[in-house]
Amino acid sequence: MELENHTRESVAQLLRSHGINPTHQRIEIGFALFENPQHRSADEILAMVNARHTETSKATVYNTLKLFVDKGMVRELIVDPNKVFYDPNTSAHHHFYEVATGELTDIPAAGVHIEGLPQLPPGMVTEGIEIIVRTRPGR
Amino acid sequence: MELENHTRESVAQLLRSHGINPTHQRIEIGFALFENPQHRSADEILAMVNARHTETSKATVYNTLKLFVDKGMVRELIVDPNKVFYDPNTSAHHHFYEVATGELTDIPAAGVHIEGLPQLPPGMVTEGIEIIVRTRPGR
DNA sequence: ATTAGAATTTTGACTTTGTCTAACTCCTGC
DNA sequence: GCAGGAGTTAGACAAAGTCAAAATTCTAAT
Ligand SMILES: [Mn+2]
Ligand SMILES: [Mn+2]
Ligand SMILES: [Zn+2]
Ligand SMILES: [Zn+2]
Repeated sequence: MELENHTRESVAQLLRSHGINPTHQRIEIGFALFENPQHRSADEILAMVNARHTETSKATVYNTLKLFVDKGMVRELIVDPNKVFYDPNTSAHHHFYEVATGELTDIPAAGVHIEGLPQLPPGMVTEGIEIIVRTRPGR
Repeated sequence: MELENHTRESVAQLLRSHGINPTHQRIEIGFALFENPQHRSADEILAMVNARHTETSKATVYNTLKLFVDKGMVRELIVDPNKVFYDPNTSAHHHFYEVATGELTDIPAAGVHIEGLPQLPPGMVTEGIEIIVRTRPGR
């Protein structure tokens, strides 16, 4: 599945293919997201990128994540009241959200069907439909 | 539909029916939510409650909203990266979210069906399923 | 090589939303 | 009236994110 085995060079290609100029910082941030794909907060990314020694500022991480979202390279996930998660998986999918731990798990959209949604208000267009299944440990 | 025409006394009853001791502040906060039911942020509630003259503190508003959520009197809505919305409508329903303006519109759950969701991870139990349809103005 | 201009990054102050604790007030039952 | 508990308050604090101005880096032309 996720055996894309990303390198810094393949991330640079990915950036170019999304019309993003691959700078050093952007490559590191992209690599952090795609190397081992998970749902990550901006803070986590900042920590990953600066793990060995600081080379990227907070502002750049926030700017870059926003850029990635605008260019459709990652998806924003609003599910936790405290922080936004960034999802390197841009294919249509939904999520389990474990409320207690904050853990997110993908639900592939294939096989999931939603029926009976009402018409959009006129002049509006759908930007995305997401299902969030909030779960907690229980009997 | 929403012709419940709430008074402070009916809000007090609602509080009691949820096992909440109806204090002055709680009644005002409840009244702000149910008088003209909308999806409201904590800040909005604080402003509404203190519109005439300040009588309720920020801490009480936050405490009380959390209490209402715990007791199942209102629902928390996490859909905007900046703030939590509180929803006086606790019946099962979903939402349109107009990304540009932040406007939320209810989608009654009756008639909406979701098929093909995978099994929950073992030992987990569903706390809620929500569909969010993000919309924007467009052709 | 030098340099102008554009693109990108950085710093650090700032804002917003929400949390926390200790003090204070209010209420209830005696 | 008074004790104790429930509820509220002020204000300091924290976390996440934003912003503007300065500094750096890159590019492409002289
Ligand atoms: Mn927050
Ligand atoms: Mn925020
Ligand atoms: Zn995902
Ligand atoms: Zn609603």
